[in-house]
Amino acid sequence: MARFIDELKRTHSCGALRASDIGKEVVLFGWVANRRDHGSIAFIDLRDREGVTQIVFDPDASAEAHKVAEALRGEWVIGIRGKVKSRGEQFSKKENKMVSAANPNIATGEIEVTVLEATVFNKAETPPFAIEEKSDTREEVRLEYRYLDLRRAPLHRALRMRHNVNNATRNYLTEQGCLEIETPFLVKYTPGGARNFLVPSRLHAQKFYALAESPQLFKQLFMCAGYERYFQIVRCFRDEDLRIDRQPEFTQIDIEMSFVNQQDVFNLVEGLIFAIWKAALGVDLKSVYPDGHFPHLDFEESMTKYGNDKPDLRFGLPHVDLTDVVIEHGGGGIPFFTPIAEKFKSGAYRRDLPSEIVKAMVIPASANYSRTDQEKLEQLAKGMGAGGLARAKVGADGAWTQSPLAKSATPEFVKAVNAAVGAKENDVLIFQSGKTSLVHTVMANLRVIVAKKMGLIPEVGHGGHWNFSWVVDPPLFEYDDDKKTWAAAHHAFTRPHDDSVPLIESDPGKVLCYRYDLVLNGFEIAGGSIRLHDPEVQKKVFAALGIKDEEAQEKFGFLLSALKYGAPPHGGIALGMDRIMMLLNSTESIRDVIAFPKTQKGTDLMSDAPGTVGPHQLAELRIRTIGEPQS
RNA sequence: GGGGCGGUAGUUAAGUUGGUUAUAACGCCGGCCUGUCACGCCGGAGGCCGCGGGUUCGAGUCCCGUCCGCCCCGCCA
Repeated sequence: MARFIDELKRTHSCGALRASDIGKEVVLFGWVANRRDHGSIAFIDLRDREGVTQIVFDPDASAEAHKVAEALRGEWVIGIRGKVKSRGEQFSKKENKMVSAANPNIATGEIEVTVLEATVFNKAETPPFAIEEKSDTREEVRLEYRYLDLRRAPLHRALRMRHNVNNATRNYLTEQGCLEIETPFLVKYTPGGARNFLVPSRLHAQKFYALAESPQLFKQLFMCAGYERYFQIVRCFRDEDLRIDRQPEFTQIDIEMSFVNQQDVFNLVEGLIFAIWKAALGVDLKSVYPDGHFPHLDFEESMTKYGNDKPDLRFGLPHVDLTDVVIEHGGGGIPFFTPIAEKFKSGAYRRDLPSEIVKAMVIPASANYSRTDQEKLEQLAKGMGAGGLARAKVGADGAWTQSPLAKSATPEFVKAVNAAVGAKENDVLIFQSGKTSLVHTVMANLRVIVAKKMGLIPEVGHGGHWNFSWVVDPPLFEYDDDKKTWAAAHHAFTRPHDDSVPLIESDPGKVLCYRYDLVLNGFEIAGGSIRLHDPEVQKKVFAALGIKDEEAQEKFGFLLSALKYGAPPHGGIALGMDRIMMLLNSTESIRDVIAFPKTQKGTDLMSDAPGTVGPHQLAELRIRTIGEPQS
């Protein structure tokens, strides 16, 4: 029968005690966060998940406990019994007078606990880095000792907030009539879309499962089966390269609903987001969105003005498409614009399928962009695949200076461009021309880089700067310039606008659809669509995509069959839980809100996954590997 | 697959045109200290300079290769 734990039960957490508890005898368990040993008297900051309490080892109170204190070191796990005391006034030798010993920086700062009895549950080696609020230790080291990093308060806060968000999500969606139903992780591999992780089947030699990249098909089957409203907080797997907001396994809040249109989905998700923000931060988004709705942004407008479909709308700096101006001026005398103008004029490029474009952005005079800054910008652009970064400074009379463009550009072209972009004196214009997707990518990134440098991106916080937007009405098809064919921009089961249906055959590029993304501060935090449940329209879409019946059957057979047996109109959405948590916590990456994240190469530095397996396991799976394992 | 940045003590960093024994702070260990809370003071230990090769009388520093981490492009409907 151990004295502590068996007899002495924990009475309070290390974050609980207040002035009102003074005089109480308490039992605290926790980790030694810090020690300040003055020889006779010793102070320990005792930490548990709720907070920190100062405990005092005073030989006058207990000589035995004080003896224990002498040996204590950081991260030892201890239990103490003691008496809560006011910090009150204490004599300070340093200041040679009575001063308040209260610590206003911590919640328990008004009190301390004088230790009467202490036990060491476990000693600890000195950790490789300090367990502190703000760690400057590099992530590589923290990931190797993730179990120690997880002790730090920011991680505790993030994971607790995640729990609260999960809770709020389940409560809200349950209230909205959604049923949480699980779907399989081990699914059949289907080509196309994200690369799947493959899982060899032991019972079926040479066959593989795929880890589900999303429950997409299954949730649609729930609708066909009449469950009407479904949700799931679900792990998804994609074997693609990682980014600051992408991990190979990630969590989404997956939702599907029957008998709804796009606005119905928006209404539900807006309510969910409000509930999440309330639960996570105590923020009422009504103060930002009084009518409870987020603004809509047309997909095409988003691409034109910001170069992507997930713009950060906390600042301006829009792009201006100059393709028409360039065509009109036959290139404006600028050598690398001229070929584009000629290709469009000759019909080699069609204006409605712009495979190449010209875009500009104004860096305002107030940014004080030096030549060095511009050169840095050019290096960044080159790193993204740009050939270079044409730029010009606008003089008093509108003439371009400090630019190779100045010599060759015709005065009429300069005038037209200045008018198009709204250039003012000392503004710097930057240009990109070439392949549409590349121009968009480069310019979208430059827009953010310039905004950061200009300090235009406000801190998010309780006061707002949460800039949500629904990006709506994208085209159903994308033109694949290399293959000269149309491809599904999203997936082949998105419902086109009714007035677009006749265009599927005649003018696929003009077909708009009910697909939508929810964007927050430059991140896509949700995406979904109203699904195509009409077999006739579905046939037309497959035809436009050049997908033959057999191929459709092979890829989506069971869904197509299910749709034939009475499918309700339905649609849904999936919210990126990790990205939402990242934004709520204002962290740099989703790794900071995932308990055990992977590195950019998809490894786990702590467990050393992925690992090799022995010949016996491979034989059992009837798998033979080739080459040497990488590292 | 491509571009960029980084790796020096447990941690974070400095390290000059290549030149004696590679610095500092924090942490750690020991000593002193009864009111600290980034406690203070004194002393001490601690290094495969990511790894391998090369150039050189001499390499943390220059060259080549390689591994690891981060950011971006491609990729991710």
